[in-house]
Amino acid sequence: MSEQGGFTASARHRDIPEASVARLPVYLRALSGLADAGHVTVSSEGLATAAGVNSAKVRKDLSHLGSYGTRGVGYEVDELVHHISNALGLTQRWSVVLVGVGNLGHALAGYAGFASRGFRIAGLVDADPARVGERVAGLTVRSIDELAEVVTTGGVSIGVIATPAGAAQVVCDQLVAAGVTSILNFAPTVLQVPDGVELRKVDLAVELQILSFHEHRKSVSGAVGA
Amino acid sequence: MSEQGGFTASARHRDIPEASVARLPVYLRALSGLADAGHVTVSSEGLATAAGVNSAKVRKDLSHLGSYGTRGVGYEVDELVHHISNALGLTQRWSVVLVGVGNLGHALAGYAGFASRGFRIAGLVDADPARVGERVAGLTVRSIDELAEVVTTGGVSIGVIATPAGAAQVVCDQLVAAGVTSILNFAPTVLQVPDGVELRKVDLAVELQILSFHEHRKSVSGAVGA
DNA sequence: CCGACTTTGTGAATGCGTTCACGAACGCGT
DNA sequence: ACGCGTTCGTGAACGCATTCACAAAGTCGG
Ligand SMILES: NC(=O)c1ccc[n+]([C@@H]2O[C@H](COP(=O)([O-])OP(=O)(O)OC[C@H]3O[C@@H](n4cnc5c(N)ncnc54)[C@H](O)[C@@H]3O)[C@@H](O)[C@H]2O)c1
Ligand SMILES: NC(=O)c1ccc[n+]([C@@H]2O[C@H](COP(=O)([O-])OP(=O)(O)OC[C@H]3O[C@@H](n4cnc5c(N)ncnc54)[C@H](O)[C@@H]3O)[C@@H](O)[C@H]2O)c1
Repeated sequence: MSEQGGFTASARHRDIPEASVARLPVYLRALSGLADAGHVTVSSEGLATAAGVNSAKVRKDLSHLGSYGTRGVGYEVDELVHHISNALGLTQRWSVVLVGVGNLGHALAGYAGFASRGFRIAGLVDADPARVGERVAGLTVRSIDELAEVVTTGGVSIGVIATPAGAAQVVCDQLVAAGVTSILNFAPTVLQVPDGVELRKVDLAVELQILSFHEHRKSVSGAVGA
Repeated sequence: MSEQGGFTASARHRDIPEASVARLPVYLRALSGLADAGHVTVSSEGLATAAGVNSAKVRKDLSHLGSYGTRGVGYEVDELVHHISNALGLTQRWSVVLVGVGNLGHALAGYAGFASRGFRIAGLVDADPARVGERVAGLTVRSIDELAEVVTTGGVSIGVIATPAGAAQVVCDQLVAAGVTSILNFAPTVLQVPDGVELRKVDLAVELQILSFHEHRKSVSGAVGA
């Protein structure tokens, strides 16, 4: 009860529905485009079009951050960028360690989107002795044995796994042990993490198979004549 | 009415909830692992553990494909693989065209997971004259001008976009015009597609920003002491 | 052949997310 | 100053997905 007074400003962060959180980055991108195009304000309808959703969703999502719109006008673009960035924690720079500097790892290491979104690659790590020491995207590949050190000294809180599936759980455990509390997994395997560690995954094979399902469905129902 | 009799076998395909479809590939992967480990049958509980979900979800999902389990025993692994593959349309080989053979495109082109899951890369396409003609992963990079031909002669129904965001909508339109009906987009931008074209996206920046949100949330609530 | 045990398949309950719909609030033109 | 048109913010309705919980259906040892 007594602590409620001190919470109100930041308490909003805590109960933003996951589905809304996932759309905030998309709004942010859309807003950048609108700002570049010279828009000072934008209506929920305008932002909705730019973000590929409907306007009710935009308003509901933004309402979780606070009341920053002006009725009859819309939202001020700059202000909204600021509030969304705040909610997503993008006002600080997060450090990332990338484990597995193979085929995909090279592409990720060289990806400009990391830096431009405020994420710093604090280290590249691989288990292959032949890869350790190689310079990739301005960084030297370190040994997996040095993972804990890279995490600690680099202030790393996010780990990206781009190793083969067979190594992913081991790497995941090592990341968690080193103190990483958020993990993005590109390996096609289900990972176990303890409570308190956030896990997200990107799985190309799954995406393709979902597309396959829809192609198949179209061809089956289409063949009948409807 | 007369055609209903002919429908019953395949009609199941049509009303599988999207959320279930998205899990079927994960079950498939889990079942491969179980088969390799020598399991002949598996219970919903066992499959649930392997797939990282709960058993009720597994049973509900599988029930959409038909009644292939045996009460008191579980599901026969091989049979289940067969039925899921059928439902996902993986009994046929789908051809894919990859547009944008840059940093990420190279990694995707060389990705073994394409072929091993039954997807054939029918062509690599790029707009940069310097890239056209280059050999990547056993294929020669073709010009974007030849896209329609690659799609038609290759029997391509799935397109993968790995170009910069600015070119993605144009490429998307070209793919659709060429006859592609499913698209997987890696560029960080919202794409418009006509009805009947399936669109999915993979967005690294969005994933990282979602993780950022959770890191931020942890650090804010953690600082208070609870 | 039977009874105890296991596990499926599925209605019912619950929860979450989306969409609708409208009152309240604001800017602007007159 | 005031009314008009626009747009936000949000309760309520709706729909989809998840989870619960259990009867039905099978196995298997004796
Ligand atoms: N290449 C793609 O386009 C692509 C697409 C989607 C998913 N993936 C997945 O991403 C992962 C990496 O793919 P890739 O094509 O880069 O494979 P890769 O074999 O080229 O690279 C894997 C790298 O991980 C390293 N590694 C292996 N075990 C390790 C360990 N225990 N600790 C640290 N590093 C270790 C290897 O030395 C290698 O450098 C795979 O799981 C793959 O399925 C790849
Ligand atoms: N590299 C990564 O790890 C990574 C990760 C996530 C997302 N992405 C996204 O994937 C896309 C590609 O990234 P990248 O790092 O490979 O960039 P890149 O610049 O290395 O490659 C882009 C390629 O697309 C080609 N291209 C440009 N316009 C084209 C057109 N109209 N038609 C055909 N080809 C065209 C270019 O010639 C180039 O070869 C970007 O949108 C990027 O944001 C990349």
